[in-house]
This record gives sequence, structure tokens and C-alpha cells, in this order.
Amino acid sequence: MPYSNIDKNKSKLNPHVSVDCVIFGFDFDELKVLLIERENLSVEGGLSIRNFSLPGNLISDDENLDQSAKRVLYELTGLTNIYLEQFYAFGDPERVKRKQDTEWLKSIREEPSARVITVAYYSLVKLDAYSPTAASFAKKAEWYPITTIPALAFDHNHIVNKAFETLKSRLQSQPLGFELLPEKFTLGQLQKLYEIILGNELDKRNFRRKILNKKILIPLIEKQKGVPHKQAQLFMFDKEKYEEVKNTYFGFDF
Amino acid sequence: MPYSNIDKNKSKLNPHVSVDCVIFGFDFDELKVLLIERENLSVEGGLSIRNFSLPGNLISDDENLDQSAKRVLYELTGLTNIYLEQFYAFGDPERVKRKQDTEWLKSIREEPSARVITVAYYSLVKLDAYSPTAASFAKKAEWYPITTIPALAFDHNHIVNKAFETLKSRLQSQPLGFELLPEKFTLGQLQKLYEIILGNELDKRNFRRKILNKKILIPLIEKQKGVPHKQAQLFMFDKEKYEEVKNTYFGFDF
DNA sequence: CCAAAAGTGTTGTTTATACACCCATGG
DNA sequence: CCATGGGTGTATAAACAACACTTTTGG
Repeated sequence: MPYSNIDKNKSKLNPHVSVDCVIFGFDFDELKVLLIERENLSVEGGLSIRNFSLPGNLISDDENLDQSAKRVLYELTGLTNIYLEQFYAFGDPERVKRKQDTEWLKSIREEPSARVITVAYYSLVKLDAYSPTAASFAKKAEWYPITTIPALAFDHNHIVNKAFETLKSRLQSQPLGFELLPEKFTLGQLQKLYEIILGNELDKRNFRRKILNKKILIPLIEKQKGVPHKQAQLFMFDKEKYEEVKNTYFGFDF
Repeated sequence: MPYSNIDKNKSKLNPHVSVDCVIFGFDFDELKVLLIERENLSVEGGLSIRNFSLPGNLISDDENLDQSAKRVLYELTGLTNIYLEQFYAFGDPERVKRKQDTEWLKSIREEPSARVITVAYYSLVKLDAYSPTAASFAKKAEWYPITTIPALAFDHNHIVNKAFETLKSRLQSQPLGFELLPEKFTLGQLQKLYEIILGNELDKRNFRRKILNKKILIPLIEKQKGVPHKQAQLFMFDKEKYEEVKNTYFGFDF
């Protein structure tokens, strides 16, 4: 009976299934991903090896998967009140078997050699509104540009890539962009966000026309300040109107 | 132990993770889903209770999830050479805890009370090209109209609903319909398929124009035979051309 | 005065929608 | 000859793509 000890002490963690979170943030120049850095155990050749990974951990047996994702993200980064959306499950038998990974697992898992299937979530947040603070086995929790993500534990680089693809394709059929910007933003900022996620330039006039035709932006009287060029008008996202129309089709074809 | 012979010759099943398959087929009138019926163990009030479910079972620890889905589908229904696509993971802690379900689990699982997370796959097939033949713990394997699906085990009704939603939304951005039709089909058949999946009527002339503009249909010289009305031209799906353009955007806006 | 981003319209092209009649076949 | 689905065109409206100059501000 290999797993009897776990049932006995009612350890709540399920050693066979984990969740991982890919949190996207945007800082007006580039798209970033929230990574944690774990304690590094081994020092090789005098150089300490850095251990980056996505925030993720085993699920607990009294939660559903959405709840697990929320909890794990909170425990490792302090972030809360974030809408997480499941996008894919990763279950290659070898995904937790690399040497550098198994060593680390031994230090924190009761069953370090168990096969683990992970269910991955992604989310978009206003980077400046969420300051992650590392906790639990996370030594650090920081934003990294998606263009220069370091080598991550397990199959986490692969998970990030799949999350980014998912983000791209959803951005084209839904106006997700607002989740990534501050409360008040300019159309220029919104356009730049689209350009960075979709990976190509957009025509300013056409972009403005299309996004304004969706009728989900509220123009503010207020203007941008302190910029060395003409002050842009600020906008807010109209959540109510968005909810009304989101299921009646909402295509962006940039 | 009615089914112990089945588990005996298997490589080790992972008691914590399963896969379930939602296979859609189309028979020119309606959309169908492949269900299995399991041995019914208990007889209540003199009436035997029928036990329907999706084809699904535990994963094996030497496979990835895609391989598991393929194997499980084959073992229960004999279907092979089917492209399965993962669409969601279901992990409510209560999803395997209903009384009628736990009883059945006791008869086939080594750890019948274990929490099980399931990773769900869906597929589209030409109904007439695949004749399921029940095996393993499936007593029957048959097609059921999606409009009259019986009560299923576990959360399988929920899984079917989510699969159908996924199918609908993907049909709008990709020409999946071909997977469901025989090699040679008429435009009328294709249109009917769209109408049934999307749930609304389409204009014949507009439909034909749009679908032909995609340039992924090969018109055949051959014509329909034996129908009590004008013989329709037959078409084939041009897989090569579809592969060329599928990632350059492919919107249907019916 | 310079650099940098904001703001603004028009035109030609493509795509979407709405709509009605004759045709070929088997029974 | 009748019922059934096959096949076809046009006009109007909406959406898309391409394109260049003036404005405001801080430094």
C-alpha cells in the first residue's frame, strides 16, 4: 500500500496533481510573466545555480482545481483577487524527472518521485497594482519580460509558451487587454499592448476606430499629465457594457 | 471481483488521474456522442438501472495524457486512428463521490475511494466510418443523439456540455466540419452540419459562397445518386490546402 | 525649436446580408 | 405530377486597409 501514510496523517496535499499559474502583466514597454525563484540547494563549480519556476504546487484534496490555483498563487506570491483561467493539463511522465528537478523535489515533497500531472492556469493583471511578495518555498517572486524568460524548472518553459499562444488567440476574439492596464489608460497604451501581444504593428487610425466602435470604453474628461508631448485623453473600461455583449460575438481582426 | 482480470495484465494504472473522451459523430440528421454502457450491478425495485458513461479510465504511468486518451478509447470501444484534442480538466473533489458511482468503482478500481482528476478530450469522426465495439468494462458502446443524452456517471453530463460548447466555438474559427462527414459530401450536408452544431439556420447561397471562398473544397465530377431530387455535386476536403492556411486566420461568421 | 506621441477623414475594396425562382430526380 | 432538395445573382450596407498631416507638450 504505497500511499497509506498520506491517508493516515491527513496531509491535505495530493501528491499526484499540481497546478501552475502563468500570470501576465504589462508595464507599457513589454509583457511580463510572474516567476518565483526557489532556494538553491546545490552550488556547482563555485557558482550558485538559480532555480526559477512558475508559481505552482500540489493541489489539496478538499479543493477543486480553481481553488487550488488561487490558493497556491496566494501562498507563493501573496497575490489575491485574481481571476485565473484554466487552459491546459500537462502530463508527460518525464516532466518531473530531470535531475535538477528531482533533487529539489526531495527537499519539499513527501513523495518526490511521484509522477505529477499539472493543470495550468493563466491570468492577466495590472502589473502596477499587484506587488508580489515571496512566501513559502518561494525566495523571490518577480516579473520577468516574456522575451527573456530564464530556464525554468520542469516543463515550465513549455507551459509559458502554451499560455502565451492561448493569450494571443483569445485576444483576437475578446477584448482582454483591459485586464493588463491600469484603471485609466490612453488609446496609445492599449494599442501598444495589442502590438506586443500579437507581435505586429497596427495602424493607429484603424485601431482607434475599431476599438471605439465596440463601445466598451468610457472616455474621461481627465488627460494624461507630465508627458513631453501632447496629452492623451484617458479612458476607462466599461465592464458592464462588456458583460452585456461579450457572448454575442466580439471579434477583433487586427 | 468481476473485472479483476482486466486490471491484472495492465501496466500500473495511476489511481488519481483519468481521461475521458467525448467523441462526436454526425449522421445527416443529428449530432451524436459515443457512450458506453457498463455492467449494471444492482437492481432496484425489480428494474435494472442502466449505467451510461463516457469512454474513460485511469491513465497509465508510462504514457502521456494524449496516449492515455487514445488507449482508453481503444480499449473500451475499439476505435483507433482518431485525433483527440484535450479541452479541459475536471477536478471537483465530489465528482466521484455519488453513491451510485462509488459502488461501481469498488468493482473495478484498486482504490475506489481515491479522488480522481480527469482530463477530458474530444474528437470528431465520420460516424459511418467507425463502428464501436464494446470491450473491457464496457458492455455496450453506442451513439446517442446529443439532444437526448441519458444521465451519465460522475460529472460526465457536465463534461459533454463543456465539450459541445468547445466544439461550437471552434467551429466558428476553424472549418472542423469535414471531420464529421464522409469522404465525399454535398454542400447541403455540410450546411446542415453547421446548422445543427451552431443551432441556427443559415442562408444557402451565402453559405455556399463563403465556404467555397475558403478554397479548401475539391469539387468532384461525380454526383450524388439515388436521391428523389436533383443530384448534388460531391466535394472532398482539401487537407493540404487547409494545412497551408489554417494558421493564417480562418474565420467563419455564420 | 525640437522630439515625441496625439489626434483626425477619405477612398477603394472586400465582405456580409437579405432575398426568390427554376431545375432535376424518384416515387 | 408532385415533393424534395439543388443550384444560382444582385443590390445594399458594413467593415477593412491604406495612407499624411497638424497639434500639443516638456525639455
